[in-house]
Amino acid sequence: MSRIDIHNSDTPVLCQSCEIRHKGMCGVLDPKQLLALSKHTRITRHDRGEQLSTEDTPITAYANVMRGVVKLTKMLEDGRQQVVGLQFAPDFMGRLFGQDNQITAEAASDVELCKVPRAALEKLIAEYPQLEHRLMQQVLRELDEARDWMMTLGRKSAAEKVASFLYLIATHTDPQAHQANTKSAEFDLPLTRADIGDFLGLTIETVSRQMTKLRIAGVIAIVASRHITVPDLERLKSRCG
Amino acid sequence: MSRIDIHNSDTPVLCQSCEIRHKGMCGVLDPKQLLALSKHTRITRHDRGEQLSTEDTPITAYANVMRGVVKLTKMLEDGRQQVVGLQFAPDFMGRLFGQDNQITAEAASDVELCKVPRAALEKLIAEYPQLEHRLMQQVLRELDEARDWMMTLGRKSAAEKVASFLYLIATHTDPQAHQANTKSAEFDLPLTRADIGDFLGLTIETVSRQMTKLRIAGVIAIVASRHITVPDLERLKSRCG
DNA sequence: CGAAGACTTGACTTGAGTCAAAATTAGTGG
DNA sequence: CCACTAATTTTGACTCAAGTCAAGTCTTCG
Repeated sequence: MSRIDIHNSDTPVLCQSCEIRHKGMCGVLDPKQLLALSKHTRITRHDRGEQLSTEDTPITAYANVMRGVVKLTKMLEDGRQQVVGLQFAPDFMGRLFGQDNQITAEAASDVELCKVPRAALEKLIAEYPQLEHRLMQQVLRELDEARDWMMTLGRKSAAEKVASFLYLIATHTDPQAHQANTKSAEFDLPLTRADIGDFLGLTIETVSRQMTKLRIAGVIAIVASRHITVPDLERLKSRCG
Repeated sequence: MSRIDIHNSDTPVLCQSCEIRHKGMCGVLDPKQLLALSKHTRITRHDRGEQLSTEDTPITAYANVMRGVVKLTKMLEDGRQQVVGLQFAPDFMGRLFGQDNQITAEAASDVELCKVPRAALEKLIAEYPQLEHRLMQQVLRELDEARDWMMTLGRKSAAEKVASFLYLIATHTDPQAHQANTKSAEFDLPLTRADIGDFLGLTIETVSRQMTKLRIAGVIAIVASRHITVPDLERLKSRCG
């Protein structure tokens, strides 16, 4: 009835075609639990630029990122903006157990989400501690990343910030670049120059100028303004401060 | 035998005198669990400036902050430093489930810790999901705080950064300032100007100048260089950007 | 094809950093 | 308790990295 085999044919139809199932939070669920959860999930598609959740909105659903990149931002009253996180597949989205999230989520590229109503997920978490453990691991990783980024924001020069951003994107979106033995990378930037500026605490103009400098130095090639190649990742890394 | 009454006389002697027991992670433990855990805990005292854990050191113990303030820092190869977090009582310390923490912890004031060996705590977490849930809540709060701070680091002016820092300390260390109806606050800064600079991504000199400006504007009074009073917290808050 | 948005480049300004020195505070031993 | 030293903090003069303002170019897409 509940054999713990994730390749079991009991796997819900909706989940069988899910490419990130084993990597995301669903990886810890057995077919029975997956089935219970999948009764409530719904896959949604969103165009680039679409608002996925807003500050001060009560949280009614969580989601897994299945494809694309989501940017998390905060804003001051006067309009100054800061990107506080990027979520790639198979990241979990949404402030667990929070009243409101104090954060805006927006599709940075075209995005596919697997949405779960808040109550359904929290029920499963309460019943199955392994799931909370899996989510804990992701939250801890996000905290590590946030702290790395605090270092970048507080102490690096504009040149180092831009290099750090490109290195981050290269290692998160070019699947090849993950392997230790890969030297080069090629990728599309999921963010506009304005977003990159908001991520790095810089202006559009400064981001643009620093990208130009990296291009002239041969560290990167700008194939198209959003399409970048990095011939030598180590060389880029050495410019991250 | 195991009545769930935290005022029960079964409470271990070590824990009976612990002021933060109900607020920290131990608040979710019943006397039996508290007893099991307390067999492994040890209270340690540390002077200001003492290194509590180092980058790249394998994590062998976790701890609860019982008194004082701990600062968490990261450093680049060339010595540039960034404070990435402050832990106040009754915060939990240590990167759960991590191999090494990539972070240095240092006593910012004289500090009292309640240390738990890694294995003992992880065993209890595995046996008792409520504990992991309680720790999850803290990690989520730390992530919220880290993201708030990213906004401060990336988008605020030096004046706003210093005001934000003072507001943070006022609301975290002056017990009076927590209540909604309190207007004023008085506190000792747990950090030197150099540490404040490392927290805010500023130099010592800029921190000092901005503090002087706030003093001249009457927003704060500098009783002694480390002892501050804030006559009107709302006025300070309005300068946080 | 034309218009709107995204990106780059240049000239100039400014906020925060750097360097230097003085003033204040904290720590130590006699 | 005081004197002396070391560390921390403040203040000032000057510099420079990044921001601002303004054109101009390149993309995208109806």
